[in-house]
Amino acid sequence: MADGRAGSSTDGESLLFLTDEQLRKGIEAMFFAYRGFTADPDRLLEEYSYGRAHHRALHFIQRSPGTTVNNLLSILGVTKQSLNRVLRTLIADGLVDSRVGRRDKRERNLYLTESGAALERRLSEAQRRRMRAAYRAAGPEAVRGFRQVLEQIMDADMRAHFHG
Amino acid sequence: MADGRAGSSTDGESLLFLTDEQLRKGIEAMFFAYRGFTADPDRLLEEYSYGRAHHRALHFIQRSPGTTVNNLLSILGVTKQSLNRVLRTLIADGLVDSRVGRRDKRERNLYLTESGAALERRLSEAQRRRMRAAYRAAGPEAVRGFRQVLEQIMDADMRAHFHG
DNA sequence: CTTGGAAAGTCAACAACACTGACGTAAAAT
DNA sequence: ATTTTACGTCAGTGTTGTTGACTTTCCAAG
Repeated sequence: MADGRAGSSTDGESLLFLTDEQLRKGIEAMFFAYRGFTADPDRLLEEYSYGRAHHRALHFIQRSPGTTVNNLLSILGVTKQSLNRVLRTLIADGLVDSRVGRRDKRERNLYLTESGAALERRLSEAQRRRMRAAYRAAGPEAVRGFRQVLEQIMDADMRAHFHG
Repeated sequence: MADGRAGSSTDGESLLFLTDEQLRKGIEAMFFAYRGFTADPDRLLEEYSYGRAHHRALHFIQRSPGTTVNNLLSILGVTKQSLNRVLRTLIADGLVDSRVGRRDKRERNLYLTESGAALERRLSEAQRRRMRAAYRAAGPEAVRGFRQVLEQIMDADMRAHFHG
C-alpha cells in the first residue's frame, strides 16, 4: 500500500496521475509523439536513401566533433558492425571525415565535412521546427515538466551521455 | 521577427526555452528516453522471439477489443502487409483471435485470447512500472507538461487516435 | 442481374538495420 | 613479450518495413 512520498494515503496532490489509465495515456503519447518526432527527418533522409541510423550518427558527430567510434557506440547503443555499416557509407559519400587519432593511433576521430554539416543542418532544422512549435504552444512550464519526465524515463547510464 | 505570442520581444516568460540549444537538449532527451521506454518490453519480447511490432499490435488490440485490421493499420501507420505478417504469427501462436466480421465478412475483428492478454499484461506492466517511477519522481505538474508537449509533437491526425 | 470498382486480406520479393560470431591489424598497456 | 583495446570486415540471421500482384467479398450503377 501507500506510496512513500509526502503525505498519507490520498494527499494534497492526489495520486490520480499515477493510475494505470493515466500511465497508458502516457505510453501512447510517447508512441505517437515519437512517430511525429522522426517524421520530418525521415522524409528528408529518403531523398538521400539514408535511414535514421545515418541521422543519429550525423547528429552525435555534430554535437561532439572529433568523437571516437567507441564513444559513439556507447551513446547509440548498437553493435560496432551496425554502426560501421552506416559510417562506411557516410565516409564514402564524403559526409564524414575519419582521422586517425593523434595521441592514440588506434582511435578514429570523426568529423562532419562541409556537406555532412549541411545535411545535418537540414535534418536538425526540420526536427527543431516541430519541437519549437510544440514548445511554443505548450509554454515554458510544460517544457520543464516534459524534460523532467523524459530524463526520469531514460536508463541511468544514458543520463550521463545526456548531460555534458 | 518576433513571436506572435503575448508580449513584445523579451517578455516575462523570456523565450530562452526556445533557443536551438534547448531544442537540441529536448531532441536528445526524446531519443534517450524512447530507448529506455522500450527497453523493458524489448527484453521480455526476446523470450518469445517477438519484436516491438508484436507488442504494438497486442497493445492496441487490448485497448480496443474487436478492432479491425484497417483501424489498426491507421493507428500503427504501417502497410497492411507488414501488419499482416505480425498478426499471422500472433494468431498462429494463439495470442490473437481473428473473427470474420458479422456485418461485413471482409473485415476481421481482432481479440486477445487469454494467453494473449497475459502477455500483453506482462509487457505493459513492465512499461508502466518505469513510467510510474518516472511520474512519481517528477510529480504531477511535470507530468502535465510532459503530456502537453508530447501531444503537440504528434502529427495532427494522430491526435484523433490518441483521444477516444 | 450483372458488371465493375473498392476494400480486406494473402503471397512473394526485396531493403534497411539491427544482431551474433569469427577473424585480422595495429597500437597501447601490463 | 604478452595481453588488451580500438577498429574494421566478412558471413549469416531476424525483425520490420516496403512495393507489386492476386483473391475474396461487398456494394452500387448500369
